[in-house]
Amino acid sequence: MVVSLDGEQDVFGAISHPARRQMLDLLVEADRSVNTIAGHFQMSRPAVSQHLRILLDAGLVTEQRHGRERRYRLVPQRLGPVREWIAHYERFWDDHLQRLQKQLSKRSKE
Amino acid sequence: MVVSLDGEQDVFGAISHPARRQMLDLLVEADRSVNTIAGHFQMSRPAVSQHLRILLDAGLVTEQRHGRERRYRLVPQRLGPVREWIAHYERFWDDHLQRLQKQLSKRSKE
DNA sequence: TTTACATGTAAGTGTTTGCTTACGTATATT
DNA sequence: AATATACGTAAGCAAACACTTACATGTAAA
Repeated sequence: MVVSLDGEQDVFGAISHPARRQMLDLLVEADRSVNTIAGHFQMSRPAVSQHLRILLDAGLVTEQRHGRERRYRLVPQRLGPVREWIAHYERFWDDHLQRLQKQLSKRSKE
Repeated sequence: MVVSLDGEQDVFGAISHPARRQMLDLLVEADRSVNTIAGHFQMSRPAVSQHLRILLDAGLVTEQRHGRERRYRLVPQRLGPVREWIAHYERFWDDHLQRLQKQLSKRSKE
């Protein structure tokens, strides 16, 4: 993972670890506390905290304090850079081609 | 970057480095030799080779030998895992919401 | 007001990255 | 045949990663 100059915001680096992607996936369903999240992993709780910190630094999640627990919340808009980058390749997707093909075949039938 | 058990195929790790993303972007336009690619970067040519090796291991590019040069070719389908993962979040995109809103306002006008 | 709980942070460690320079190898050119 | 070109690979190294255990802090419960 390449740390950017401000030491933050590296979304691509943040999602490069499968555990962190899985954490984001968990947070799609609902905000969750660290312990709840940690329950889904085998690594130690501090390790989970550290991963969450990376997600936080990347802006992919936010923290809410609720009493003595902290709930993490997904910030899906921060996945924008990934989505935009991948969109450059849209013309290559199979279903895009299929859509084109369908349109073409439809046109040829008309 | 987390190396999978077979030591390969880690697409998310492969695209986590900005230089590697830029290399893929270059290869969208055309197949290119290592030197051509290296011309776009400040790092040494061997460093570029090493990045290309990572892309190759991830299946994101292929090699073609042409005389004494090797041309690298994009394999865009291998970006599928990224696209699929990001698609899980589609409901959160602004334009998705905008599309929904448009539909709703259209419906309310009818 | 002790005690338990939820969590972050520090320190330590082995492993992996990302880069460099030096060198090896195959193909073209002269 | 000798040389130049286009690469890959090896070795070395500083920095970053990913994890662990131990500890600090703040809040809730007894």
